Amino acid sequence: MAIQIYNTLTRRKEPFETIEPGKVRMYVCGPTVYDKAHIGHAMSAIVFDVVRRYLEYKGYHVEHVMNFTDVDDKIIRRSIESGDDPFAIANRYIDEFKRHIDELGILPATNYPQVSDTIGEIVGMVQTLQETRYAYAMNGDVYFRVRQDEDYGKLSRRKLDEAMAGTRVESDEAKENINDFALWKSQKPGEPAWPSPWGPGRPGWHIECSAMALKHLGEEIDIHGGGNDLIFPHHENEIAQSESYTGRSFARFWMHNGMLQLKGEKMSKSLGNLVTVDDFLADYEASVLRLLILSSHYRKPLAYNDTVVADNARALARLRGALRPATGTAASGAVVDALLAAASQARRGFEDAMDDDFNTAGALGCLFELVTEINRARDAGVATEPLAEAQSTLAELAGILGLQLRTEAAGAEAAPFIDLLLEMRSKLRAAKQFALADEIRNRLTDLGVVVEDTREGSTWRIE
RNA sequence: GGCGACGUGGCCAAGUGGUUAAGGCAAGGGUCUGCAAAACCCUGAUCGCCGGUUCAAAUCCGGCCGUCGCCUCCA
Repeated sequence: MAIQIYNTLTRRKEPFETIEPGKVRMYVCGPTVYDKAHIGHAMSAIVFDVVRRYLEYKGYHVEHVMNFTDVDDKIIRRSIESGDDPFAIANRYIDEFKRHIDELGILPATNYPQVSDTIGEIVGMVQTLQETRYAYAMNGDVYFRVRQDEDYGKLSRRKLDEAMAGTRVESDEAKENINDFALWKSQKPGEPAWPSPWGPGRPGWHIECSAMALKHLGEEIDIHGGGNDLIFPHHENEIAQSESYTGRSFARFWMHNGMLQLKGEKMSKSLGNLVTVDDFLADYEASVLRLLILSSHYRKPLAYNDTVVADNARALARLRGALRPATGTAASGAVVDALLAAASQARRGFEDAMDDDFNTAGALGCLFELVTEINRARDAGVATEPLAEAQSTLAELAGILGLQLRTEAAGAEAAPFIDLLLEMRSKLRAAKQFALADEIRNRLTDLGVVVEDTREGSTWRIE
């Protein structure tokens, strides 16, 4: 079955076809870098990381661009408050975000453009839009003329003049129409600015993404993604600018992830109810967040709380537990056949789910079913070879979701000492000195070393 | 007020017309174990409410209730 993707533009699932066979051009809106990133930002990045990984698994070459908005009102405000250079602030958070991308196991994008590196292209676009009457200048500002764009509103399904009365704050400006939005803003005292035909100024909010997508991916792209809070006005305006500029359709598929919610509200900087990526990673590893995010559909809002996090941490442990080595010797027979059948069935189910608009929750269900089969086979005495085959299917499929199941043996330096302790402990157990043996196990547990006794001896791992 | 999404067992969450409604977490019972842990087996939902369409609906339509998002910066 071909991949089906839900397209916000049509509000339907559509078969995924690329403009150029085998190649996907994907643009995802990145953060405005004026503060620490929270796990909502991580959610968006992880969702599109999985989209990319799955498309690559299916054989596509993916060109993935994620921008950093480093010229913006909030950064300027921060700069004025703190006295720091606005670019220093932006660069600090860009570096931090890139560190998070690495920590969260997100594949690096092909490109991370910044607004400040795209000024020339932006000015050129605005000029052309002005020449073609899609934009007009006014006192050093340039606005997009919404009335000129016949299908304006097609993404958000919003009709002009329908905005709630009184919502608009800025009524001061001399815009032709209340819906017109700034492409270029004239410099105000203390603000960074670049020279332009309209005088010194800086880009408006939406034009950067149009310019960066155009510059790095071309006039028409396959997938444009972001959080669903960007549908209006940001993405709507991107479409207006880009399509008015090129005369072509901008993006084929618009994908939007749902919001991460904390205490029933969207997690956002302005609401102040946020958990930063650093906060999260201080307590849990990245795969827990990824599992949590992928356990529900990307378009739905996701409730975040301590219980859900703890549940997913345990679920991750179960996934990993399936990779424990075989203890038996059966290399063939009904159990082996059933195991291998389960592995290929898991792959089929996984692909069917993922083909259907990246149904990661359904795909995970298939993975857990395989976990059960693997554990059952191990208990039934299946030998290393067939077990390992099913295990590598599991690890491979989990890897498409970006889940790292094979962890690097933590605590390698301590290993000889732990082994020594466990060796002594097994002597104590053999001598039925259980009180002492249990004390060793408990003390190790307190230190984060989980000890498990099996028929073949004791194993340990760091938690 | 406009646009949109969602409401499935204790919690999280797939499934969107037709076999016994996936899966995870938690809980209870059992197997294994010196004990524990892990693992395995067993146990639970008729799908917000009301009405309609249909031979057949969690799944389509209408109404109601509830929650959330966007309409202002936002992943």
